[in-house]
Amino acid sequence: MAHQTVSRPGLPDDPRADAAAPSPSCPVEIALDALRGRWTTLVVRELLRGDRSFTELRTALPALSDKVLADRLAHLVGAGVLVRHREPGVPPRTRYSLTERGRRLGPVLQALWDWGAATP
Amino acid sequence: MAHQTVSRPGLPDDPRADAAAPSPSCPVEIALDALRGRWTTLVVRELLRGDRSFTELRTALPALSDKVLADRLAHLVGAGVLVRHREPGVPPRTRYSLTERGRRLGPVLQALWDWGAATP
DNA sequence: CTGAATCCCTGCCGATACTG
DNA sequence: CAGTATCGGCAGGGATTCAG
Repeated sequence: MAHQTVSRPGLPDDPRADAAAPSPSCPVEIALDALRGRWTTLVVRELLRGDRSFTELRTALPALSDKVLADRLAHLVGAGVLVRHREPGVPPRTRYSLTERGRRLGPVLQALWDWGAATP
Repeated sequence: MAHQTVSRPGLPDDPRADAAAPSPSCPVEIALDALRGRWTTLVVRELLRGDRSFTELRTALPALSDKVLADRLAHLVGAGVLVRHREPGVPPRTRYSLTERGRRLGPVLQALWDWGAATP
């Protein structure tokens, strides 16, 4: 429940909104942590357009190294943003696709986009 | 203009949405850069509640060191999120307050909060 | 094809001490 | 009161190499 009665305009009526120090249980930090790291939002963007294989992601983001791509994918899986589907056989195939939670990042990225695109 | 006709569902119809590599001109990166760094969102939260002096911010966030607080404030000023008002005299007084742009971070933080608070 | 292992380099952040 | 100066530890990210 993120939207109870709000007693302070513009801020959630939740004890976590009063944290005096960074905390992993703060929803804002959870979200920023999911998006943390170079290339992360670009990987999410690719997957918002449809599921992709490892190689398809490399092709879409040529300047992204294998290691960092694997890091980002593992991180996003851990954050519950996407899932990895291994299809058995040789050569191995793997597909990545967004979870429902991952798809809900769409509006979040839109909010970030709108803020960054607005003229100062 | 961030909201022309959208030809791809959920994504802006803007060339910057197709970037093949991280770019400082991408609106999403502009926004994430403004919020980048530990403590940054907590400083913004304090200022969303009203303008503050350096010492008031230290009091509200006791575990935050002087150096990092000064770093964060300078960074947020550079990002156009807040402004510093120096009041001449001894002892020196300085007040920090959000710009209009900074106030518009409210909905952005709300979107991040809602995503992070949602059950997976 | 899809990664994991390793190395190195850079930048962040915290602690401490000092100044107009 | 409101910062700056300096230093050190550690994690992020890139290049390269190797493996299932």
